[in-house]
Amino acid sequence: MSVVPTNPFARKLSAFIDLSDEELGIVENIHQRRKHFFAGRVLVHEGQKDPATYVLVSGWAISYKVQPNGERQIVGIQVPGDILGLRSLLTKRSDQSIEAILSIQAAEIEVFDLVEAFMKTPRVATAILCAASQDKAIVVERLGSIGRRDAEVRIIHLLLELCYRLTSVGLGTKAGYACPLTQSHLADALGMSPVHVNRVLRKLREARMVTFRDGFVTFTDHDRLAAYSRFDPDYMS
Amino acid sequence: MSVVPTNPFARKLSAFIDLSDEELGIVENIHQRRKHFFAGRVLVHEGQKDPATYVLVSGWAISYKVQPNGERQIVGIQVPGDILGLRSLLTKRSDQSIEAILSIQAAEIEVFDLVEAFMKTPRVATAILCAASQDKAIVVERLGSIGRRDAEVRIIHLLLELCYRLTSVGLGTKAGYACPLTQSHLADALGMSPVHVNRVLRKLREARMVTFRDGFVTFTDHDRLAAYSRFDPDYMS
DNA sequence: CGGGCGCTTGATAGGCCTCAACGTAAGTGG
DNA sequence: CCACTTACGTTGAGGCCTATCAAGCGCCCG
Repeated sequence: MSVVPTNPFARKLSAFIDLSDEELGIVENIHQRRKHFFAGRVLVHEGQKDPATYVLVSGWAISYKVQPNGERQIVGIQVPGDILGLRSLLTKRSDQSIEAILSIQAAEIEVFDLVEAFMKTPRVATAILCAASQDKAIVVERLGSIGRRDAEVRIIHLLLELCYRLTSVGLGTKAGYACPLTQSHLADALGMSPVHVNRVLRKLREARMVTFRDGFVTFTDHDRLAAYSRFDPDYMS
Repeated sequence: MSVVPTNPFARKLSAFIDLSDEELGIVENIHQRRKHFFAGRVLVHEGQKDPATYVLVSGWAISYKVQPNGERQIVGIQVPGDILGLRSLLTKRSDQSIEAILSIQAAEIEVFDLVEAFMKTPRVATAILCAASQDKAIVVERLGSIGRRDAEVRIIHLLLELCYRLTSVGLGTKAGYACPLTQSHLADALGMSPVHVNRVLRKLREARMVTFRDGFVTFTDHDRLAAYSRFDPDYMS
């Protein structure tokens, strides 16, 4: 294995498949065209035609759908190294909106570069497909969470999942991580009301399990919490 | 456009991309090795290594995950023409179980054939990726459903979604379709209790909106129901 | 300094769950 | 051919989890 890349995207792909320096170079080339977006900016609108696809370099983003009744369901939380809007490369039309949570940097992916990378290096292609596959696994896991777990476990699992994902790109440890999400974001991601999220968070804090506050998530005892909530990160690998 | 294929898989792919006779032949070749499974048979177990991938030829199947607390979350309902366990071609390990609902016929896909088909005909490859993409869109939609809609609309949407999917492979019309699911299946798919599913179904039946009974789903007025529940099948295309 | 946003907390209500009992139909074995 | 079993569907009673409404606090920013 070569040196661990600092670039989160390369780092994430390396976790799936051990890439050579040359292959890492190709990955690097994929995101030349960096763009900057301010916090709150909507990169892609639901229903938009031919939206761009990006790799998130720094900052967080969320993808969501707005229901007819006006409520919002967050269907994905993206952290550095994640791909934004991969699906729309195929469909030519986005079925969800993507919004920057923080001020972010994103690298636009051109279909051409991607296809070329696929041709040249099947290993990189496979790694990207793995990333897409992991993406789906995360959605499926969330589906199970919302459908069959109570509010407390739902929140714990989401916080642990983010811990796992951030750690894999070097932005977190078992002790915790910086998290720009608001309680309302959690509510929209987990199918709950913001008020109830607040209550559960308070309970978790008072029970000395997790603290979600001031932009930081802090685990008192990560492993005990994982055992208590029966969290198993296997679905992501 | 050539003649509409009777084969549900070919028919489904044709809906995404208009395939030539030659390409349809290749699709046909993919599923030579037909297998038969009795109702209730579990084709793939959660955690199983190197599980097979199939195309469902006839009958229905469900994929699900069992939560630590013993409850079951159905994450996918497969009808003829759908692919079973595509993800595990990449991951080498299934993160969900797949079970036959009816006595089914399934064609095993060999990685080799698939790769070959991809090489020979990028159009077929694209169509299959579209199918995978549709699959994800369906999960995302269900996530929104469970998270942000009440029981009644949740059930209606699922029944309408199945109507749409079955119609696209020639197994249903706007009037209704044969449906082997039990009320418990609906409950496990929608994150509800079987008892509550029963009550909501009764209400829908008495309101003359949908009838779910004796293995058949019957819509009194499909379009009115779609409008009432604000169902929009766009996410599947 | 007003206003917006996020967080907090209390009171109240309701949707859905759980428990439990019973009906019905189909399959099994003697 | 009938007792027995099993699976699915139906219905009622009671209660919990979570939503909703409402009000107040602190902070940042124009």
